[in-house]
Amino acid sequence: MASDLSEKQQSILRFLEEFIAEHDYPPSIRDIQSGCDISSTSVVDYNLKRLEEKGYIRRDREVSRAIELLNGQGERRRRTLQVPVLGKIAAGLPLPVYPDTMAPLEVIDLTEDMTSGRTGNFYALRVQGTSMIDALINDGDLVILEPRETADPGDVVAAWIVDREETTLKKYYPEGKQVRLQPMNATMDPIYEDATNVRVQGRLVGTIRSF
Amino acid sequence: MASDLSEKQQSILRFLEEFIAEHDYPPSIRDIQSGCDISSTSVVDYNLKRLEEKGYIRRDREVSRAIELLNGQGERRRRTLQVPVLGKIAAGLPLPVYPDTMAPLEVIDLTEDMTSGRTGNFYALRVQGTSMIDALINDGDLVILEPRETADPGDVVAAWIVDREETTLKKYYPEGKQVRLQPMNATMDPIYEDATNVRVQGRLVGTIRSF
DNA sequence: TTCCGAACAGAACATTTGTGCCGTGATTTG
DNA sequence: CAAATCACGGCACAAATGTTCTGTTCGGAA
Repeated sequence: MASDLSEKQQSILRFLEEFIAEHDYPPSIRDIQSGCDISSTSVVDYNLKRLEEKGYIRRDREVSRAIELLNGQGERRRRTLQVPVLGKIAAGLPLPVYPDTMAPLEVIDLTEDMTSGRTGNFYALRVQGTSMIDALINDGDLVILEPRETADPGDVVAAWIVDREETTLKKYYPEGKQVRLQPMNATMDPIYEDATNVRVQGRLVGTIRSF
Repeated sequence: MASDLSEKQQSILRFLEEFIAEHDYPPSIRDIQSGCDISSTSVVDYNLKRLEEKGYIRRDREVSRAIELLNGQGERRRRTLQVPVLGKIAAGLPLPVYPDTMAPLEVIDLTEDMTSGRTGNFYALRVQGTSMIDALINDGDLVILEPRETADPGDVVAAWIVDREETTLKKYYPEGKQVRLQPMNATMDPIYEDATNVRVQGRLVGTIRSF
């Protein structure tokens, strides 16, 4: 990529990234001029127009420092999602239903690399206990969930098993009146439950563990 | 938190977050004025000064739109680390030593929530195979590593077991001439190796799994 | 009451900053 | 070759924008 850019344009892009990383606000035309050793503001303007045409940046006209970095296909990048940590998850507890207005315990910043590029109304729960070890999820891990009451085959879901009164995290495969729940640990056998005995509470988007 | 802020200051902070999330560049004083229904630019300036004193923002004087959001303790926030994905990790392969100049296969954006606030010269590896299932790490997971050749007791390390010719991810406890390597799965027993048989190759910072 | 400081209002002022215009040289195109 | 296009340089201008200055209001302390 970036082979459709002149050397000066690449230099400007690099400068933009560095400047924004350092200051958290974009540079002015003249900042770019001196930062990239360009002789005139009009040259900077000229190349910024080319970069905008090619989908690497977006500018708001007439607004100072209004340069937004894009990914080269005209899409926004570096967007972070603020995901609220609403509580904890444990085998013996159903996922509580949290009111939208509930104040989160904590908010974590996720990048789209963590959600496979998907966006949605995610929330996070802290795993308590080792009961989900069969899902390769440990005590203290953070699970990212998308609230849902249905799931597509193959989705990893948080499901409440009614008669056992427990929450489990497994791959979801509806099979007629039954549901096959496949542990993520491939060496383990699936369990089968009657469809009426399984309540999907959310779709698992990802898990995070830090040491 | 945020109880040391007046209502107007909280309103300004919220507006700043929304504006930056939407535009990727900060608002001008007058943007804040109209966005928060404030009567005068000087009132905005006044409250921005208070916010700066209290460590919620940082401003560069005389530079337009130069407002950077801080976390309330004067620390930068929302900083993302660009972590290169340098290759893959599998039980039967030692961690290759990657030259600093090597072009990464891919770069992922991480927030500090993913690294427990630590920063460093991290890199990431994609896990191949299920051989690390005992470390609760699955095929396809991403492990974040900090290159190190020594470790403190209790660190989770990537270690090369010389005579077995395999890489393992375990908690590291030096015990005299021996090293106790404790699986992360608490139900599993540790293994003991001669210290000369264990080569620490990196410290595990975190793992990420997305579905 | 008086005093004082926090918070606000309004307007003028000085920079900062994007933009437009005119021109030049190199390269490409017909 | 002539014309068009691209990339650039220099400069002036107008708009955007942060700053400052002078007051005003209001509540609490002395």
